Amino acid sequence: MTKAHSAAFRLATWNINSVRLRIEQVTRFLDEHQPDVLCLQETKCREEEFPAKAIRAAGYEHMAIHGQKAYHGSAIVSRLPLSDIDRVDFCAMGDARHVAATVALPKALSNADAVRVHSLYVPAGGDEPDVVTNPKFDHKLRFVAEMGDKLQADASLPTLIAGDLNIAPYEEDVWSHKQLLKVVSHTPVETELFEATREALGYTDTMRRHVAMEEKLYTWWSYRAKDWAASNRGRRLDHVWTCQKWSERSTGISVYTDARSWTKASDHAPVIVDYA
DNA sequence: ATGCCTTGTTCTACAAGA
Repeated sequence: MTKAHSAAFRLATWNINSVRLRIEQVTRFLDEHQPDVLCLQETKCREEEFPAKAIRAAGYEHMAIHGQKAYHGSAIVSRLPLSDIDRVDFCAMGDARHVAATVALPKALSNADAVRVHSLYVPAGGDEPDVVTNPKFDHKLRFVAEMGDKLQADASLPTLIAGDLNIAPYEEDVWSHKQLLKVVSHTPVETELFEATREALGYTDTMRRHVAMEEKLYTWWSYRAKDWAASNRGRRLDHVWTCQKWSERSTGISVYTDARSWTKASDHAPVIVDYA
């Protein structure tokens, strides 16, 4: 089943939670939604273990992969040519949490012939929202700050930042603002840093550009709920940020929650953004 | 607040997720 779409450029991002285990879900998603570019996080394999053959067979010949054994891992798969592949080791932990590439756009697109895409996986941050007692939380905050600094320096091309940023910034980005204020992903220190970082870059929260602040919007639902859809205790942890040059160009977003219902699903649903 | 579940590996126990 192949669905055509009218967007000039379609970007998607998905924390796949093991790309090898769910490669058939990836190719199904590519086939059904036809993004030009798909950013993946938590691929959980080395570059040489990445299921490139199946992705190529799905019509996505271009890949930028930053892998490591068992943990993390980020990738960009594309049907448009990629160049200038870069892998930043934020916080010098040796983690494969970032990969970037320049996407060559079809000539039909006006104003620009390339866009820079970053696929990011921000650390979850552990349980305790305290930088003194919890090194993982400290790492998370330093990661976001460093991300802001490093991406500032790479602003020559129109830029899209996509990925699992592991922070739900707004009240309606979580199922209960009050109950999650002290839960890592929605604490004020995180959400304030998140917003300050995005604003310093001058980027748009593209999902919220198209979905009113008053509306609940989630991309992740815990595996631990007996019935994720019925309890619907979600959080918006996955994001697409669009630079000023392109901020007005987005025409719509969707969270493909169907994928959360698939057998052996990832705990994250894909996010799709269309650009005119 | 925790973790009702899930991942990959050091594989039947563990660390990590968020």
